[in-house]
Amino acid sequence: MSDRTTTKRPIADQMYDVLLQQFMSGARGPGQSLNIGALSRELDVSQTPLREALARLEHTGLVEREALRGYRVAPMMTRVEVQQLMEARLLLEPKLAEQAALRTTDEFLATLRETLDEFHRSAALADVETEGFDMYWRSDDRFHMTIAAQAGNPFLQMAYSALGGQIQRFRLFSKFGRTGARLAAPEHTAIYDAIAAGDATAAAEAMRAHVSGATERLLGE
Amino acid sequence: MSDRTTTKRPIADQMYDVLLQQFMSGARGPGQSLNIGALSRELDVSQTPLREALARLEHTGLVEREALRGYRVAPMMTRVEVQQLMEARLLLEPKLAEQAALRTTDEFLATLRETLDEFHRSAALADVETEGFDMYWRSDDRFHMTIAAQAGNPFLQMAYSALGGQIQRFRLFSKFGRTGARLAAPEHTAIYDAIAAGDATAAAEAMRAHVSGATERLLGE
DNA sequence: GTATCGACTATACTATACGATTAGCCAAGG
DNA sequence: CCTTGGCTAATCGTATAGTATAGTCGATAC
Repeated sequence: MSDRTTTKRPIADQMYDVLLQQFMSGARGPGQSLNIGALSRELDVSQTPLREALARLEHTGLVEREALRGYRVAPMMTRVEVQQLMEARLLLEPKLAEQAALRTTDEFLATLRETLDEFHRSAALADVETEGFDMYWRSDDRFHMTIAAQAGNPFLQMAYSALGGQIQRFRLFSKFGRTGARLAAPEHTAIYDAIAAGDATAAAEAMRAHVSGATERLLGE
Repeated sequence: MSDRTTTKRPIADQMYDVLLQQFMSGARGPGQSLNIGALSRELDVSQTPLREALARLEHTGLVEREALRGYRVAPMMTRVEVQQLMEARLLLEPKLAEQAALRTTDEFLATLRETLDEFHRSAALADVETEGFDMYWRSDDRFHMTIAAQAGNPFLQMAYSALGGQIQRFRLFSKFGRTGARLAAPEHTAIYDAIAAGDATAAAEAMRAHVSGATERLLGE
């Protein structure tokens, strides 16, 4: 009778989301060690689902594990790492944007448009409000992920999402400087326009410019 | 108990290796469901480390999980997936080969040379012996991984290893057709030669030719 | 500095319990 | 007869608690 979508979600999955959220938002600082016993008491679940969640979180790069020594939140990024991450993004993201531009649908464009608008709204706040930063990276993430999904190649998407957590570390890194949210907004618009026009080459170029721009704004501080 | 061998390595890590090995070698067939209780009895460990190992194995793509329904070995690849995987590899691997060619060291070249020789030896067997197939994909894997590591960008390497398990599924797919091991051998040599010469452009091109070749040999069957 | 001690913690096993899935069976309806 | 639907029981994933073992790490003593 009641809809079947109300199937209970395993606690391990819930803990995955909770912890991911906390790492993404910076609620648990870089390098902080994660005591499973303490987490168990704090989140009021047993250790079993926590261990499972942490094991799955390892591949996001937001948490690191050392055998017999436990888990810890990934440390702050170095400048070299930021540059290496940019290189990796410069290889993947223009390609993803290019493919997405070739496979646009009305629904996709509508969704992307939504994330774009949300990004603009949050970008205006990210420079002033601390709470706005949360909304900012969330919509930034959604924008890039939506494009990656539309590229239609699950393997490329998989390779990109392997970087997803790292890109979030990149964003958190920028939190402690001045955010470039206001400058990123027009770049997102340019990407959207190129994709909406179905111009694959322009989409790739706009994405390249955006990734370079974001990195240089950060490193230039 | 009476077992005196002080295992320095956590059982969860050992199980990860054991299961990975079994998935890689095809010992557990595509689509086969993995009963944790049965695995526990079969491997003579409790369910705790098994759950942890399986959770970590999920990101390799060799095993899939459905909430409340358990784990299963990833199903056979479709032809479309093979092509999509090739696209992803064509984006990443030439770049990795290019970067590796720019950062060669004596030690790296010696290691790569070893994997190359081993590949040649095993390629000769892979067409005749079934046991040779195991050695074949193992040295193929090592060859590509060694190059990816030498590229010196941990994020690119991360993106590539996110595909690692999928590439293994690709190899297993080929097991049931004729293997192109003999044809792949000279391609590996060409890649090695270009890298050893420090010719980044040629290395990228050789890698591109190899990945295309391997895929087309498989799809052409 | 090195060695040892002890607290803390990761790891592992066992037993137990609950709930969801699934397969098999049976009955009603075509 | 075959299909459809629902009930039941077995199976299995998930979760908890308690306990045991062993490795890590800081502190203390030599």
